Amino acid sequence: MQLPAENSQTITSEQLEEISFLAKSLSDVNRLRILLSLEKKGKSVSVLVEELGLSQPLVSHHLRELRRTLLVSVKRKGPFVYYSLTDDSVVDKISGLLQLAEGLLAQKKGFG
Amino acid sequence: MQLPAENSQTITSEQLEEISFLAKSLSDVNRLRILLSLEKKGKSVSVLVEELGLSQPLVSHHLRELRRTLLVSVKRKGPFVYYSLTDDSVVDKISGLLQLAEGLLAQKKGFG
DNA sequence: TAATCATATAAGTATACATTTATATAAAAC
DNA sequence: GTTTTATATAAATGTATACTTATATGATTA
Repeated sequence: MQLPAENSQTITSEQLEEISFLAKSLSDVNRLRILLSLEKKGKSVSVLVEELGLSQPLVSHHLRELRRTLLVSVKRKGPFVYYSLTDDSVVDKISGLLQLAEGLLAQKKGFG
Repeated sequence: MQLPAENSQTITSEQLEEISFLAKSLSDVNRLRILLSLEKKGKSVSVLVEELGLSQPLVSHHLRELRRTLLVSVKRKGPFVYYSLTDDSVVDKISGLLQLAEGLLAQKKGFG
């Protein structure tokens, strides 16, 4: 496989996989809601279930996905399992994506 | 530049859809390759096909998806159809995701 | 121990999507 | 016009995944 020499910052195919893996994790509304809900403060599964109005197995399912991508970390406390953001900067990335999306939409409206 | 937490509040469900829509578009390796290949300079479909080593229908399919999310813009020039990034900042967002992914992986390695 | 609470997993279903092969459209050349 | 080139779409297929319902695991309390 030959890459164009002009590409200044060569991204390996392994890195491409990492990006797509992470993006896929951010591509579900319920997972985004979970991540944003975990901003600043870790929460137990039951609290997330209550706050988001989702079924407990569905929340657990998405938390499992978020664990796979390392976006959340787990810590057991007695009968409760607390989830928290592994890296708070994920919220900034999400905000960045929103900013981009809104920009694209505004641009579309502007040019009809 | 670090802003107070007030700006990250109140994301509407419509905005959540926009974010997930965009993230889904970034969740495929071949689409990422197309976007990165379009950095700085628009390219025709056939050039993308050649550069990426993908089938022409597959490239067209992914370009269609990227059009749906407004990430690429189209311009016909005779028999050729040129695609270009609607907003160059998408490359920065991709880099940001890579940075996050690598950070998460490094953190995992560090803590076993 | 049993009973209860908190969470995880299994099984089943339905939908979405990446890819291939085949064909259609659209513009240029002949 | 016909043929060739460039791109788009259709059809078919396999796989992934979001969700629900049901059940299992694990910790706490009686």
